[in-house]
Amino acid sequence: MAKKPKISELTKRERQIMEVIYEMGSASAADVVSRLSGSPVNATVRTMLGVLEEKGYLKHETEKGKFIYIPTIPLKLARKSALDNVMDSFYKGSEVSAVISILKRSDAKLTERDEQMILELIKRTREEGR
Amino acid sequence: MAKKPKISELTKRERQIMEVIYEMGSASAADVVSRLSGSPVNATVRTMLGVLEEKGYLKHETEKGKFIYIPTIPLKLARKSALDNVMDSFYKGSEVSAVISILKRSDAKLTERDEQMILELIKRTREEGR
DNA sequence: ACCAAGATGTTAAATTATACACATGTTAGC
DNA sequence: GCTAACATGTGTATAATTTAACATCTTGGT
Repeated sequence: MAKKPKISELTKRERQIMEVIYEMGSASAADVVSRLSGSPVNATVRTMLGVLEEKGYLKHETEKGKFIYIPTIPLKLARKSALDNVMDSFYKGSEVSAVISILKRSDAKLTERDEQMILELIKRTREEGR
Repeated sequence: MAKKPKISELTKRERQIMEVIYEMGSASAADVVSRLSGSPVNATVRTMLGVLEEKGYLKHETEKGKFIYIPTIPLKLARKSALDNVMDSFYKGSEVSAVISILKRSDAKLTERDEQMILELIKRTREEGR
């Protein structure tokens, strides 16, 4: 196997950059600069994009002379990695607390379908634990 | 107000150390060393404990000449801070995905009471969103 | 009161991350 | 084909993080 997607092992800036690219799907150096706080200079961002590529988190395609960076790790896995990390570190054995905390977030909007899925999952989880 | 508990602003090692202390509740330098991967030397850990104390994340009590470090930020807030960070970075607008991902974790064991709480919360969330 | 074992505080050094300048390369319009 | 505008690659400076050495202090047993 190659290397594990361990978002938590990135540095602050590197993580910030990855977040931007995940949010946009793919991005050029200029895109990243424009969306990054602390307005780092273009060359700086490019340096880190290069590093991230070396580390295996990004790949790039050339499009009209521009580099378009794309995550090598699908959003789904990156999410899981980030979430797992927090769960293991701070919510070990307290999954419920985490779920509750998330549901309490003001921006958590559930559709009826979401509700169904969660209920279904809870049911299954409880059955297994029997 | 003092400073916000921003776990995400800590460096890797600092975060690691905080995690250990949260897990143990409180810890001496030696405790931290023994639980830390990469086996850093005792003096190193103490330096960082000092830094963390300066930054306001830890306080210490002296017990028989030993320093016992205790988090200044209650676990509850630290959790929220860590979780919020991941949610904002990777699950913006996808709270449901996060909840589902957590419930799918093999170690998520729900009691009947947990289930009730979650159901109640879902109900309330949906009513507000109406 | 003294000493060995173990803990701390301080300071300096190595390592790593971040930032940028400058030379070079590419695109699109003329 | 030439050029202005914009991208990249590379090398180097600066700042932050991490490590460790060394002197000093505390505890507990004698």
